[in-house]
Amino acid sequence: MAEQGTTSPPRRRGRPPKGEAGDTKAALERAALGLFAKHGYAGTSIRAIARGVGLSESVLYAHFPSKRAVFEAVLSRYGPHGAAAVIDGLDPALAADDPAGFVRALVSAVMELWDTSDARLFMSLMARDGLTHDPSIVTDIDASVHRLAEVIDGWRAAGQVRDGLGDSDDLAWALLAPVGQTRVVYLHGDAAPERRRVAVERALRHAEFFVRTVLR
Amino acid sequence: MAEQGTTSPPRRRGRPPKGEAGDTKAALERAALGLFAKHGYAGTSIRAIARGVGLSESVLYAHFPSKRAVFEAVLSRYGPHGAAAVIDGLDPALAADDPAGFVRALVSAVMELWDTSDARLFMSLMARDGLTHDPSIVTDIDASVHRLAEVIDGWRAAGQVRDGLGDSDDLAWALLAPVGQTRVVYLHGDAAPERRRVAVERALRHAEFFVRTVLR
DNA sequence: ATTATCTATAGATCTATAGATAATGC
DNA sequence: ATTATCTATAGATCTATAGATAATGC
Repeated sequence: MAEQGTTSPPRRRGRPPKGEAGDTKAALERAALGLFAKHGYAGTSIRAIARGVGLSESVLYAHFPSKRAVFEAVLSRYGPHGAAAVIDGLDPALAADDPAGFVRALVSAVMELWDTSDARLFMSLMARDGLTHDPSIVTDIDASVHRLAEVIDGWRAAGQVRDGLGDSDDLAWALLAPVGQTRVVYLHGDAAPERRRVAVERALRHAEFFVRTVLR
Repeated sequence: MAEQGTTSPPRRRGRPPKGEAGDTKAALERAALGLFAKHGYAGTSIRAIARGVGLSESVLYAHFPSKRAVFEAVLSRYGPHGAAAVIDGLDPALAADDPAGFVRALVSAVMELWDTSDARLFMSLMARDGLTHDPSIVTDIDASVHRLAEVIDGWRAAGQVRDGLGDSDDLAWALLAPVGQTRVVYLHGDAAPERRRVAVERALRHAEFFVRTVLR
């Protein structure tokens, strides 16, 4: 994926002419994302990262102080992409006027985000370096659930939620967890297009399930 | 976790006396599970595994042909533990007579299984070596969903499922995915007891949600 | 004779650093 | 002078093998 199949000839020494400069640091981060996603942190050498952009290995230390720093940079650039930000990005009027439309729009937007190439590579990286258990990720997930629970509380106050189904946090989990699970299981770095399509459709059908069982 | 904090003195050469024999191969697999879970495959050296049971590094090759073979052995010993086997292990009469009881028993049994020390370490191993995306694991998950869908089909035929909620595969997903997600997010190798308790309770409350929204 | 361990080591890698080289921008 | 690349290399580690050693079980 991020490997440079073409073993391009080593560049000549010295600073490259202006024309062929490019953003080496960003290119290294992108190559690192692909390699970490495929082989994990410990399974990726700085040599492989530098070769991934056709450069000599030691050039990495001109841009980052250590291998670990490359990993941190990849994390902060390609970040977790939790659902909380997606919720905040949706039209508040939609949440108030049309709960069913809001649920559909939310799941649709989240799946579109998670099905992008970068997000899928990041998911693979998470799945290869124990990040699904990382406190910052778990906090992110909990925050998303809680953010949605607030929206559901609003619906409940307006009498738009069926009675006796459990508290809003549990309802938020009932909507978000199956959507998150499609991401974890199906939307990884080299998932086949067919699998991805099936995953997105499954998430959208789950949104319908939620609308029919929880809203009224 | 699996590290041998006590740097026990190297044993004397040669075959150990009968009394202190023990099952070295099983001990190596257990140590490997803990180390793979904590540092991933590439981040674990055969030296660390052997030292984990207080042995010299080369002893590993007396029991396994290669490092990779240790990994395979750990996989097959501590295996995936999908929900399908749990479903098959439950009383079929319960499924027929009491759908709500069956749902509660299933979620309860699955969470108990996944909350054991070995299963949590295996989850961490999965989360560190990309196994959540491994075709064999995905197949296992799909099989569990499909197995539950068959049970739900039976309830549907007996008129015990609400109409218009979607097909049985989607309903099975609506029950199993949030339960699986609690495993992925919370039931890892060194999750705090408090977190684990919260996760199990969340899964059980989700079972109640499913009973109230889907069954009648 | 076989089994389960040890020590020693080969050869391949890996991270990181030192110092050379050839552009740029002032 | 500064910047972005290169080559060369130090020193640490890693997987795997060879061969020694000391028990066991026949």
